[in-house]
Amino acid sequence: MYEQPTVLHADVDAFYASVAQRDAPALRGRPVLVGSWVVMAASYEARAFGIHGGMSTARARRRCPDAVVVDTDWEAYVEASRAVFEVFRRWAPVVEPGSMEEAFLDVRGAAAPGTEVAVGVRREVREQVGLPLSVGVARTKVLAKIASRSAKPDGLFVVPPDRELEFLHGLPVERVWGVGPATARKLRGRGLRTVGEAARVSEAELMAVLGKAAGRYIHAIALNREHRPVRHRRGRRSFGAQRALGRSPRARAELDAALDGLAERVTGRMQRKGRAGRTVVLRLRFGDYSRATRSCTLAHPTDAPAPIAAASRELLDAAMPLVTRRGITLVGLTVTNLDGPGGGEQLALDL
DNA sequence: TCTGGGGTCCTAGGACCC
DNA sequence: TCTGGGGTCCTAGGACCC
Repeated sequence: MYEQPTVLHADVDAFYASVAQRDAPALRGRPVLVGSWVVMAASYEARAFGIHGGMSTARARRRCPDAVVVDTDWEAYVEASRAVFEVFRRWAPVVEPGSMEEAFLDVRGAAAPGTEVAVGVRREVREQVGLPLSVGVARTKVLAKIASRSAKPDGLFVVPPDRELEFLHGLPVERVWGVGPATARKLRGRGLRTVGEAARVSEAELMAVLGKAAGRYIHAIALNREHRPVRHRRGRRSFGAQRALGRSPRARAELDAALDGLAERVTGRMQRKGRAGRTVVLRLRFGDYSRATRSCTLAHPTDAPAPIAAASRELLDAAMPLVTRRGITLVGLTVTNLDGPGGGEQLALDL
């Protein structure tokens, strides 16, 4: 007798693109790209041509001249997300949003076992919201997350408790949630290509290679000891906005105007949520793709645009030598160090 | 047209305090 | 006077995720 899998990771396939196909039947079965300059989402038909998120639409069109490019439709996404989460909450007592289109579900205390909940949630999201949902079912979040990717597109993948190590140890390290290009490179540099290989190395050595937290995390995952619970989401920790400026040179007055606009946008959202913050972070990206951040902390939390804009101008003053030397291509403003609990706020539905 | 627009967490050094 | 340990906050940068 083993413990049943009670953690689900549920993820709408190609969310933006699937919403577009749902709302425009002519797009169904066709390669669809969402985004005007950059591909924000690609339908599975488009992915078959090697198109993926982050690619420029120009390059994507070269790869697939028949692709249909559609604009984003935020109202439709927010509404679809709300409907999907409604289904999740009907089936599972604990739902932890990961983004607009994905969540962990803990089904202990639910009316049905994990696999049955997965089947029911998939069916209802398909029938009631009209979207394809892939679900991974396992005993831990890490395994469920990996499983949902194995389930895609539009599938269900269960990791049986007595097959966990077999499943996990065969995976390349990149498949682990939290292992990106830099960490994978370090692990491979140490001769560790799979999770199974990482499992044979001591925690101390992984910490020496990856740093304290990452080493500990990978070690725990490789030995299948990473069992963090599904929890309701904390309130958000920051509000930010940014603006790409293109490659042409910008006058200081234009940059100031951009900062004013960003400060308005960010504080507007903060005011609607009743949050205030003390730390202002200015983010810059330059023509050579290098980046810099400058930050300062105010004496008191605020949600007013004027002090945020003033602080960001001062930060920009200090960074002007870099701006002049490298050329600025993006400016961003984040307010963090938020006060208040922000309890129950749903980041996933708050874009 | 060589990269969009949000976020989270960790690390490391310095300042400051006890 | 000198040395050490520990905690918190601030700043800057890096990595990763959707």
